[in-house]
Amino acid sequence: MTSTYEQIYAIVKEIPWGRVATYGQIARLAGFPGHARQIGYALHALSGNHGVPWQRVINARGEISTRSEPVSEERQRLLLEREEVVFDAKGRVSLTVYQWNGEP
DNA sequence: AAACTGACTAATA
DNA sequence: CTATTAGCCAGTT
Repeated sequence: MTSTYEQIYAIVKEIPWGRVATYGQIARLAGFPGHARQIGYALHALSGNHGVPWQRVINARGEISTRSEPVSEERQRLLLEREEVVFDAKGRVSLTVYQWNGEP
């Protein structure tokens, strides 16, 4: 597992509290521009591994990506709300405000 | 080995 | 803002 996945996890761990990042952004920071899909794939592989704030990773729309089980979706939203991240009526967050800058 | 699938993005209309 | 199209790669079947 010491390869692309580790890189992705490392970047996700770098996301500060109360911030969110998109798949494409993480892919870029990890050094894989355009491989956004692999990010989601790697996160799905975690499947319950703690230590990686996967909840802070959302799609470019600022929404939570629906996967096979919508139940996890709500858990992610709860975790984000717990970090002072506000969702609008459509269940989307203001990327303009909460998107992580990468590293200022 | 070839084909399918999938937590997606960026560009265009 | 939404809808549509094409592109990307690793893991499964």
